[in-house]
Amino acid sequence: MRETGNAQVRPYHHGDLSRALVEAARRILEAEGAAALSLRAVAREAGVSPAAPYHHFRDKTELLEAVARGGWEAMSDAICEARRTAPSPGEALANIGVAYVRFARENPALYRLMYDTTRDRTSMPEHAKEGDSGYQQVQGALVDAGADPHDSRELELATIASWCAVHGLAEMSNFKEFKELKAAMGGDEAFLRAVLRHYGTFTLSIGHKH
Amino acid sequence: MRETGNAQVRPYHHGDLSRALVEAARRILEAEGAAALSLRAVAREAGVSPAAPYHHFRDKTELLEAVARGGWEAMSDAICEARRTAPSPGEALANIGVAYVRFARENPALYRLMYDTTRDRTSMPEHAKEGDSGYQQVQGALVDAGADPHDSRELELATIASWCAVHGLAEMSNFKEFKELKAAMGGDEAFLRAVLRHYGTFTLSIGHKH
DNA sequence: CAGCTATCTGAACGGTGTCAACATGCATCT
DNA sequence: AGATGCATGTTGACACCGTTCAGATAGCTG
Repeated sequence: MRETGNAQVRPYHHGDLSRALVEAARRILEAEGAAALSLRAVAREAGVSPAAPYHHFRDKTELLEAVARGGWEAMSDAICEARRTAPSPGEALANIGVAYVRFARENPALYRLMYDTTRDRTSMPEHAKEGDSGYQQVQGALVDAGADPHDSRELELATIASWCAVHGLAEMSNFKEFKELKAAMGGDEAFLRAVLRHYGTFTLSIGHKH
Repeated sequence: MRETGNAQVRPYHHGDLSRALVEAARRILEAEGAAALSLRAVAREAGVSPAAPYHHFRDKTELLEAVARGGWEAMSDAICEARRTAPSPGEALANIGVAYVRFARENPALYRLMYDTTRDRTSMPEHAKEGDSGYQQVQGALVDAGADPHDSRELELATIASWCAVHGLAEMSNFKEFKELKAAMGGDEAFLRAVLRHYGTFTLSIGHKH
C-alpha cells in the first residue's frame, strides 16, 4: 500500500478530496459490494476523518450521485468504443448490446447504483443529452441500421425500446435460472447474442408504422 | 390505529409473527421506501422487541427474502389476471406487459427488492418454475400468439427476451428524460403501449429461425 | 402438576450517518 | 511582510442500526 493508492503528493491542502472520495467509493463498491459502501469506510479508504466528506458532499446520497455519474460516463465510453469498432454499421447495435451487458457484469454494484432511482435525484443524468452519450450513440446506430432519421418520434421510441431491452437483459442475464439453457447453447456469449438477435428484429420494423 | 393493523386477536403465543413481520415490512417499504426499512422499524411496526424477529429469520436478509417472495407471488397473480382478462389471446402479451409495468410502478420499492441480486440468495425464485408463475404465463401467451411450442429452445429464448424487455421498461419508463415525449404522445399509457408495440414485432418472428 | 421448548424481552456491542465546535493552513489584501 | 478570512480537516457527540446473549414468559407434553 502506498498512501491513498492515488498518484501525486497532495497538490493542495489535502489534495482534491471530492475526486479521491469518488474513486475510493468506486473501489470499495467493486471490491466489497454495496453493503460495505459506508461513508465512513470511504473516508477511511481515502485517509481522512469520517466528517471530512461533508465539506464536499451534502449527503451520502450526493456522494453516491457523483459515483453514479462517473459510471454513466464510463459506460458511454464503452458504448462509443463498441460502436466505433463494429465490423459494419449494421452490426453496431449488436456490438453495443454485448458491450453494454459486459459493462454491467463487470461493474455490477456500480451498474445497480446507476439505476437506483430510490435516491430522489437523478436517473439517467443530463449527460444523456450530450452528443457523445450512450443514448445518442444507440440512436445513431439505429439510423445506420436503417431507421428513418426524419420520423423523430418513432426513432426515439425505438431507441428507448432498445435501451430498455438491453438494460433488462443486463440485469437478468446471469440469473441462475438461465444457467442450463446457456450451457445447452454452448456458452454465455452465444446466449447473449441469441437474445439480442430477437431484439434485432424490431429494429428493422421501424419503417412501417402499424 | 388499531393494534398492529392486522386482524385476529393473536391466535398463538404472540400471534404468528413471521407473517406479521413480512406484512409490516411491506407496509414500511411502500410507505417510506427502502431506506427506512430497518429491522428495528419492522419490529416496532409489528409491536415487538428489536430482537424478536431473530426467532423467525436468521438475518435481516432472510426477512427481505420473504418479502421479495411475496412480491413475486403478487406479481404472478397480476400477470395471470392480465392474461385471463385479455380481449383475445393475441393481445394477451401486450396486456401482460402493461400489467407488469403497472405492478412495478405501484410497488416500486418492492419491485426493486425483488430484483436485488446483492442479497446472495434467490433471484427469480423457484416459484418461477411452477405452473402458475408469471414466467409460465408469458410463455403460454407467446404460444397463443403464434410461437412454435415444439421448438423449446427458441420459445424459451423468446420468453426470456420478452421478460427482460418488459423488466427494463418497467424500471426505466418513468425516467424524467421521457417526460416530454410522453406528453407529446398524449399520456403515459400511450407511451407504454407504443414501446410494447415495438417489442411485439419480435414475438411474431419466432417461426423463421434466421 | 412438573418440565420442556418455542417465543419474547432487556441490555449490550460495534458500526453507521450526521452535526456542531474547534483547529489548520492556503490565498489574498494592504 | 504580516494579518485576516475562508475553505478545508479533525474531534467528539448523538441517535439509530444489526446482532447477540442471558434471562423471563407462556403454551404444549407428559
